[in-house]
Amino acid sequence: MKHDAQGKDVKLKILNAAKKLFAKKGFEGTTVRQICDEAGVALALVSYHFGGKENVFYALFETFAPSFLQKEYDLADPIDDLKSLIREFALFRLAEPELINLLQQEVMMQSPRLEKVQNIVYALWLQLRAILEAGKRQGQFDYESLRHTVHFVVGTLIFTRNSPFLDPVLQLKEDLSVKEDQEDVIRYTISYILSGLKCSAQ
Amino acid sequence: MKHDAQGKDVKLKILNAAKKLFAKKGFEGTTVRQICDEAGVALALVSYHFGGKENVFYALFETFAPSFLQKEYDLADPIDDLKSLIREFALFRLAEPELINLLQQEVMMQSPRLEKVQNIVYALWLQLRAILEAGKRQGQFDYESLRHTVHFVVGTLIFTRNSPFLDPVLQLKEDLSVKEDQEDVIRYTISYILSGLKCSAQ
DNA sequence: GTCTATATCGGGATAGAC
DNA sequence: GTCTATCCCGATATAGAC
Repeated sequence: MKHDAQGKDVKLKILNAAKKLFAKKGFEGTTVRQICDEAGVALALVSYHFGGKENVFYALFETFAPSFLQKEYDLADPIDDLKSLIREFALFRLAEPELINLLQQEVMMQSPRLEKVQNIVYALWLQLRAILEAGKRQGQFDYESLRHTVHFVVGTLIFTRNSPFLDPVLQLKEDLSVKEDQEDVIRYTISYILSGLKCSAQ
Repeated sequence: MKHDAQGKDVKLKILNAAKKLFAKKGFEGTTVRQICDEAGVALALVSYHFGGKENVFYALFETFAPSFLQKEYDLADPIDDLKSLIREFALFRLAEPELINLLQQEVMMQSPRLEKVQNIVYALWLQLRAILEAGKRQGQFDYESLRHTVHFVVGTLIFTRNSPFLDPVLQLKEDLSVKEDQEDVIRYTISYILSGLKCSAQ
């Protein structure tokens, strides 16, 4: 029975290797050979199990972001809705930073692959839009342009702090091995965004 | 003399084509053939004039972002400094959205090319960090974590609104051909960020 | 300086042994 | 199901004519 389960194991090893490499070097910048080396399996297995590099990409999201963003917001309390949305996104980002990174890359270059995947996150952003509109209508948020405000909030949320590219700027003296408290990150994010929306009642 | 100047013309045509395509499809996702087709010149001219695709990338930044971010901030008035910095970045982003888009892609995937180019924008972010620290010291900004705050502000700034990827979310009814007033965009951005920093005296 | 034709390399996918 | 060896295509870069 160890033999029977081996297929699943290999598929997962490939997915994890691909997740890591795609996030780091991009979809096009990653070769199937690199993926298989990283996973410690033979070159042919990507085609055998997934039917090509492209399908590994899709499988990544199906596997690691299956139940992402089911939540519905009734807009009765936009402030609370927004807090929930920020939390939901932040938790996913903390859990799957590579996936967010990859998604962000694809979004920036409007890749053809995005189409089959964008609904994962578009649903969330539609909710964000609705929350912002409701909050303004009810006088809890204050902003001039819906369009720019959506961009600001999405920018704040999506710009993953896990990317080390700002490290040279920040010259972190803190010990990074100490895992940061998720709740702190969420609290900072909520505070920045709600203040940015001139929301007094936080 | 038309002949003598033609070299410059071709180089510029290649650079503009590359800027457009790199921003849209990424460095690796763009082929030299596509660049030359878009520019309307022969395939060989990229190698002839630039010595390869990679050097076209570097020439892009040398050509279109030469005097970016010369400004020095003395930190005497952090609020004013931050406003200036936001304006400076926003103007560049409005002038060269493709370049920001490309830079953002490279940053996300930590491309090896980034090294020769990152100083262009790292200088700005170091200034941002200094301004944020000074502003907190002087009691004008209020935040808990410098690290996250830098990320928030950079995220807000860099997430270019020119990328059409949020259009389906925003279902823009506004006529996009009407050029938006730069000053409005800058004003919105300053307002969001300064509020996010709990800066009362805007 | 610019073009066409081609050499060379590398990547994805597959054939076939085990 | 997994491996090695190979095919085939497409991409960069170059050679050489004009």
